[in-house]
Amino acid sequence: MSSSVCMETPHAHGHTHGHTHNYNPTPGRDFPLQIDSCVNPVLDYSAQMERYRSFATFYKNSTAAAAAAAATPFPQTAKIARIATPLFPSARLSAMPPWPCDNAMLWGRKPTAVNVNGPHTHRTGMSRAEPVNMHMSGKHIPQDSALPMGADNFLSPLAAEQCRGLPVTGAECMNRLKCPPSVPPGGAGEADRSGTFGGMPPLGGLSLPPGVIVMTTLHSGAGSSGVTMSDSAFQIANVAADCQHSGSSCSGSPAALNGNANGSCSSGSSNGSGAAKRKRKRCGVCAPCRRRINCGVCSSCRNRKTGHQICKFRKCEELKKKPGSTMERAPSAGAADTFRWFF
DNA sequence: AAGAACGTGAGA
DNA sequence: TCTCACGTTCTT
Ligand SMILES: [Zn+2]
Ligand SMILES: [Zn+2]
Repeated sequence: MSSSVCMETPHAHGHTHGHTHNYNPTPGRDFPLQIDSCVNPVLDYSAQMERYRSFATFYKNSTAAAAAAAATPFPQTAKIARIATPLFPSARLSAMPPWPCDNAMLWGRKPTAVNVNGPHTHRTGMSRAEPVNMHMSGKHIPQDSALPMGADNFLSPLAAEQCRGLPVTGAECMNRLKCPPSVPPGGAGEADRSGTFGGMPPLGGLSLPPGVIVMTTLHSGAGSSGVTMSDSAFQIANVAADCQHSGSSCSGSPAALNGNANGSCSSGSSNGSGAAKRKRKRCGVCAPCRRRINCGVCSSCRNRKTGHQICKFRKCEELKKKPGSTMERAPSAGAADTFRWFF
């Protein structure tokens, strides 16, 4: 069965080693589909779906945002390919990930603060996020888990995504082992399927249960924020409203939290007013924010120790903008694109 | 201008 | 106290 599926999960190897996952699902977690994913392969499959969807979303966004600017819709595609190519072969063989990035920490841990719209709602839903790879927690990486982490958690989604839609020749594709032979490497048209799982692999003969998609989408909510669909909608609405009356690029940041009508995000780098320049927070709804997986190869991931920066593929679109740039908010594709997943 | 390094706020 | 990551400064 699994031979026809172009995805191998860490759980597909038969648990003979009997290592217990460090991830113990909290009873209160709002992730019914993700609970005990190692027992039910279908649930694990939905987790994979979620990851693929994340990549697809990001890819789609990048295409819309940077189609004109970059030769490749993936801003770092060329770089990643260049960086990763010599690394991936060893990644499949060695017991340790080829990059020095602390992926156990990055993947197994809850994402940090996100702009839950309310000033008083402080990331209550955060603990629901990261349903995938939760067994990789802390810094105690079991040796047997390092390989799945490197080869599956990152390679698999990246492979499926990069092997299509990207101008990578068959010879250059470092993940062709994971590419279904039936899919031509240059099927770039898939990126245009808005609202569908454009980056999804055919999964062999395994058709996609619509219910799984819907539930996964609904419960994935605003990505790491773990909010439900309605929460996302509210947040998006709030963002728009906030943007209207404040005219700032706070993206729903807790302006009121500071009692600062200007939203404190106008402080830029040289707003000499001495106002409390609060850190902005990720919006939680844009495509990068919705990503859960650190690429592990970008400069931020590789340079995490000194860089102190989030993965470039996860950097919030709003935070990338200068605090003053407000006009780009409406078409900023983050919220809009998020909505497209629901319709 | 872009990237790297660093300081430090924020949350767990 | 520790980790994450935003904002600033420095470097290339
Ligand atoms: Zn990265
Ligand atoms: Zn965002």
